Amino acid sequence: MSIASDLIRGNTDTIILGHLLNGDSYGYKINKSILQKTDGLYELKEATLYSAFKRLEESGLISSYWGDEATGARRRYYTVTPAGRQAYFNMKTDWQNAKEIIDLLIEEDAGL
Amino acid sequence: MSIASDLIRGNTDTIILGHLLNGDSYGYKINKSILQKTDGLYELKEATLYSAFKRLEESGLISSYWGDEATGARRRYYTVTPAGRQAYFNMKTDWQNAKEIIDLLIEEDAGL
DNA sequence: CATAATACTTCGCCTGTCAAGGTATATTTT
DNA sequence: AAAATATACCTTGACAGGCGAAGTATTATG
Repeated sequence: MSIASDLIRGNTDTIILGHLLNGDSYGYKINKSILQKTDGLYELKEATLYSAFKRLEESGLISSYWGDEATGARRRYYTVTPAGRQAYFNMKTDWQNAKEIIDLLIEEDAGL
Repeated sequence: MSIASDLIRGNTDTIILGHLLNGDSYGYKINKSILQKTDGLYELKEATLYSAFKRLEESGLISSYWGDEATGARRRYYTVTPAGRQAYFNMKTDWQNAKEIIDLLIEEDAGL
């Protein structure tokens, strides 16, 4: 029971921003956290995740820096910018609205 | 207050099938009906609508026939096939599941 | 008679997802 | 010690769906 690409689409950015609002984090961890939250039902594909980071950073919604771990693989941490914070709340509202409209339109018993 | 393309994506087929389950209809009318249902907030773009018809017909979920109106522009009517009916219910379930997961994941207060 | 409304179609662009492949380090298993 | 697994990141190219734009044709309206 996964989510079709076309249904998740448009929500990855919001998901990532939402995660980062809890504090800076990095790709691998965010994805594991998603897995955990969904009880193993869902995780972002790596390519999707990293292309989302790139997109978000290019549009100024997040910024990044390299962690200084003494050991283990290097990690690139991300922070939400003020613009990103604002964008997150807008995206959430968009999602709430979209959900309502889609729910209304999907129903087979038209009020028509 | 429209819906972003990426949020509607993956739901157009379901919306169309849902509409057609009320009885055969045609593109223009379905779109007007969507406009009405949403109080003018939303309608599918023509190109989106007609490419969805094509996709749905090619995958055997709907079939079409020309109306025999004596007057006015010709209309191509669509019918949901049994496979289409089944697909509709599956899509609706997928949507319900996706909604829950997305709702869970976009929240900023991680249970993490 | 011009404009709008009805009705459908096609082309090509854009964007986001993803499969596949690659790099590098640390830990655990055999 | 070698192999396998886990951690961690990155890139490329393909694919699919939404959509802007443009076109065709008929009927109604002002």
